[in-house]
Amino acid sequence: MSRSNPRVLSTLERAGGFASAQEIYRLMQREGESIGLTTVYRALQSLVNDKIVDVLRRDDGEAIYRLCGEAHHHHLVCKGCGDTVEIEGGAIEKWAKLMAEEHGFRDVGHTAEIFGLCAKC
Amino acid sequence: MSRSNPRVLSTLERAGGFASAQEIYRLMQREGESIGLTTVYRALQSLVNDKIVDVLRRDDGEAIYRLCGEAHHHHLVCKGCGDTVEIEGGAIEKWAKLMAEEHGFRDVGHTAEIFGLCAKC
DNA sequence: ACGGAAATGAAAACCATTTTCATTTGTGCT
DNA sequence: AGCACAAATGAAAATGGTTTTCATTTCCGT
Repeated sequence: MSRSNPRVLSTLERAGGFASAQEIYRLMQREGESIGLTTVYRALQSLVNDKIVDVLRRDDGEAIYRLCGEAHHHHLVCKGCGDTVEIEGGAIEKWAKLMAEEHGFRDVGHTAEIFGLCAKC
Repeated sequence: MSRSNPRVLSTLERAGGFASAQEIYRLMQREGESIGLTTVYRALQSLVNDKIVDVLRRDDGEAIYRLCGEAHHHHLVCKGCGDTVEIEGGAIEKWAKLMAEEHGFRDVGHTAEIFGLCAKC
């Protein structure tokens, strides 16, 4: 039953452990790999089932897959040029955990992004 | 330009201040209101622009709209029942400001959400 | 009443994702 | 090797939420 295609997994890794199904598909195409979009989706679902990757939602509703255990980071995005900086969020992790405890939530994840204008814009 | 249709807003209120565009549309239909789906979407977009409602994403990718208090806050959302708690994010404000300074960003805003399973689920 | 701008909604377009189904590939068995 | 059957594959179609198009209607100011 394990449809966890190793090529898909390795592409996700190469993408920085963070990408959408369509992005992975396009990346593999560009690299000359022969694979169908359907297979990419199935492989990703399988990886999610096996808890090898996490799935989140982007603001536009597209699903993004992330390698589990990957030290996760947050983004600082420039509204002007779209430039993105990956940042640490130790404070966020603590805050999320605290808030979850306070309200009796378990199994929590979180998202956090900062956006503004970078020095150049 | 304000397309914030008051009927849509009041339906969202009646729905508990928390519903998807499709749900609002179906609700209005059931109540005999004459309105098009397109108009519901446009009204919701407008309300989001005017910062009268917040938009989040359900796990299935559907957008859900939620009346929002005027004070800046964050959300703790239950993946099971969709229950939402508004929480304070003092730590986040500081973190965002610090990160922005460190990377020379100005005019920054941020988003942060925590999701998990509530005590009941 | 007249004219232009804004609002409306039906239908079509969009796009990520899922399903269907016919075909190919892999595996175990003799 | 040959065979049978399960699993994997992917093209194409279906799905479903959201957005766009565009012709029509409603509003407002003059």
